[in-house]
Amino acid sequence: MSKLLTPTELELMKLLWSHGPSTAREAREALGDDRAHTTVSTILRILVDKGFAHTTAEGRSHRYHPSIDRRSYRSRQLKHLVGSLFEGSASALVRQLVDDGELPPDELERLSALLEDDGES
Amino acid sequence: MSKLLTPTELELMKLLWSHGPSTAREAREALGDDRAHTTVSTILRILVDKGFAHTTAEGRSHRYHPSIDRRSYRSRQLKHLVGSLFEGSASALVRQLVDDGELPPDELERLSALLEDDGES
DNA sequence: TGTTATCAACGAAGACTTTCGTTAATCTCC
DNA sequence: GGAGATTAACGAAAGTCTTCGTTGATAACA
Repeated sequence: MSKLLTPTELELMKLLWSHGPSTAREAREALGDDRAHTTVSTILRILVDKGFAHTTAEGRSHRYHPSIDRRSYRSRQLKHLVGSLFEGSASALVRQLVDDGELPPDELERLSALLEDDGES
Repeated sequence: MSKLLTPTELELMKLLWSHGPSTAREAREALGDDRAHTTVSTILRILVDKGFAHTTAEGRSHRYHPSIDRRSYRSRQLKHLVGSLFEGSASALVRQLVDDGELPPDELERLSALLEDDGES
């Protein structure tokens, strides 16, 4: 199983995470019919092949369930990014976010509090 | 130009960033000769094609210079990740790093100070 | 001048990604 | 039972990624 999702696979996984377990038809509808039904069906099958999802029988069709939750996948992806682009330093990543102004002031306050709580425990 | 580097392209860009502008031969040597010379040469040319690097004449060969610095690329990649996996919330990303224990205690302290400095400016 | 070494350019091969048409099985409903 | 809809499975096609062999130009040098 490859570690990371391709862009289209991620799109479908996000849908399973937000919509909950879905059939191919439900997934396609949620996506807005911008792709052929078979395309959505194929991507879902690939997700199963790669171990990111599994199916349960749903009458004549399948219902696709995520096999990894959003949080775990975020961890996996973050770990990969920190390792590949930030030389293993998560704090370098955070400093860059701060320097880039990606963390608005009120978020900075909340994070300060969060960090202090963690530090004092 | 595609926005993000593929894994192999990133490997070469990291080399240009850390080693400084290099010829194909220098890059291959720095990589440890684990790839054919033509492979390295091809990837460097692709980096030029995609706008991530440019060349200067160096006698009979080219010297490849990064056209984007590490910091800018980190920003680009971070923005992409926040948008694609964290619903645009950089603070959600940071909270996840904290929860995952990716930020060791002494780093937490330093970040607290950094965040407070920023918040008070 | 001819041989050897170096290097960019080209292109091919194999793997992966994304899309979708076709096929076949199953279900619905008259 | 037969017609039409629904769905999974298969595979093809086009694009991208990664690797490297081959070719041709140029330099070095005896």
